[in-house]
Amino acid sequence: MLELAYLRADREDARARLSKRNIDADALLAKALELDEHRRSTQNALDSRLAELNELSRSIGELMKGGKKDEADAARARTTDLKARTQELKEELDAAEKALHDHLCTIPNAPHAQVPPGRTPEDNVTVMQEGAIPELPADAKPHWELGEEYDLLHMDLGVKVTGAGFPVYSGQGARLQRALIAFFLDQATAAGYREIIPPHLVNAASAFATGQLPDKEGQMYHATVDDLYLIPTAEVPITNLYRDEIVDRAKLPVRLVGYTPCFRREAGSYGAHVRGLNRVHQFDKVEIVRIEEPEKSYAALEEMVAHVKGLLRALELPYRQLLLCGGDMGFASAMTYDMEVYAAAQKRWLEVSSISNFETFQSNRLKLRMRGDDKKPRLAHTLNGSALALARIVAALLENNQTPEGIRIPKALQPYTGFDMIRKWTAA
RNA sequence: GGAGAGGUGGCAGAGCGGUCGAAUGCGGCGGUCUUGAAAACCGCUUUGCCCGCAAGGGCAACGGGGGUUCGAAUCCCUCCCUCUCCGCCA
Repeated sequence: MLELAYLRADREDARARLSKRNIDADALLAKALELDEHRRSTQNALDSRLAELNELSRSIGELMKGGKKDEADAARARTTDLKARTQELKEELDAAEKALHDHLCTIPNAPHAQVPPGRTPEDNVTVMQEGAIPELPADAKPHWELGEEYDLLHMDLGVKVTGAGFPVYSGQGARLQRALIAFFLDQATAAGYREIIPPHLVNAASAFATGQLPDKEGQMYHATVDDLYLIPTAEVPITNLYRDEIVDRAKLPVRLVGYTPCFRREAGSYGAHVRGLNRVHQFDKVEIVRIEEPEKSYAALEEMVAHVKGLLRALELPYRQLLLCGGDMGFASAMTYDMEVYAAAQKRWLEVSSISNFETFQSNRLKLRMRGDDKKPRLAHTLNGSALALARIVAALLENNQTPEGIRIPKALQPYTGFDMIRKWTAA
């Protein structure tokens, strides 16, 4: 949620930035300011009535104490109309605040000045690309075939146990999964991130604060009996650790990392391009989260990108960095880089990380503030990024590293897997 | 799941119908003193919104919501949460 103070103080800047999302920024802003105007005038009226009422009550108290019962009764009689009026105004204010809040919830974050214009993924800017694209023989197999062949991955078993899009990993496939998680966590920890194991279900307040509600309601699994949501990313519980907090500036930046499974309904996504691990309902991800001073958040964003690049390099995967255009960015983000790896058998790029600066969009909902020298609390900036999302990394690793002898494991991962090659499994 | 107790400021902990945004202690910040530090002493120390250039002023908040009352942290209802005991259990 954008800050009202910002919209009021710098409407032109807000309009210019929001326009990159190809929305009618003018209309949205005009309505917001109009609703705000109404809210303020209502509150002014209410506050004056309440002040009168408070004054009357005080005087009644004194009159009672002084034994002047008649005068007290007279004053008491005068409160009746005032009370009725405050009641009306109170209801009006509640309605005005709700209308304003609801409207603000429909406005996406304002893209940063550097975000390129555009409507579709075609308009994203490739910032850089690195790593050789493997030349595979014509009979190279996509990861879902390799998964079955080497007994690593079974989509059909997931269907039996749960439903489509719930992968089952087995043998060296399961071990590879665990190795990647441990590797990513160790790398992040070495880079100064503090490890967190958060809950995998969150309440509605948490889902709202990071922007999943109400914007992406249908994306989350909802456990209705307890009104809890399965997390679509560790970002939700980890960022919410700091909800309603005022962090001392000396404690910034906050750097956190957490591994969790992620659950996404991905309703309506079917077809050949989502086969295998390309898009699933449950996947593992290591997420990094940062809380920063506003002045430092974009430097932090670049640091996070550099960290992720280091991981991809260590995994010897060809990758590219995309700066998302205004039309392709997430609702809550002010600037997003996507990292994609090349899956050589499918001959396509797969998104394995999305690294975003939310500026104050989340912290405004979170009420996550920092206290600087001026001792007046101000909203902090929040950022997060995948480092990394496993399912697609596994897909690329399997495809790119297939050889006639087996599937090669990158050197950096070998201490974690305990093997350097995935081979056909046979019962001993 | 059953029974009981309780939710107040950064923490501990008073208040139980009127000037209480809230005693007191601890912590924190500033100052006096000191060569320096400690101790002692003095002062300050929640947040949001509104009006105002500012100085300053107003409103709201004592787990959430609702009610009684001229007036509620204090009384009533309801929901949530925490703790203790019992049950169940990885």
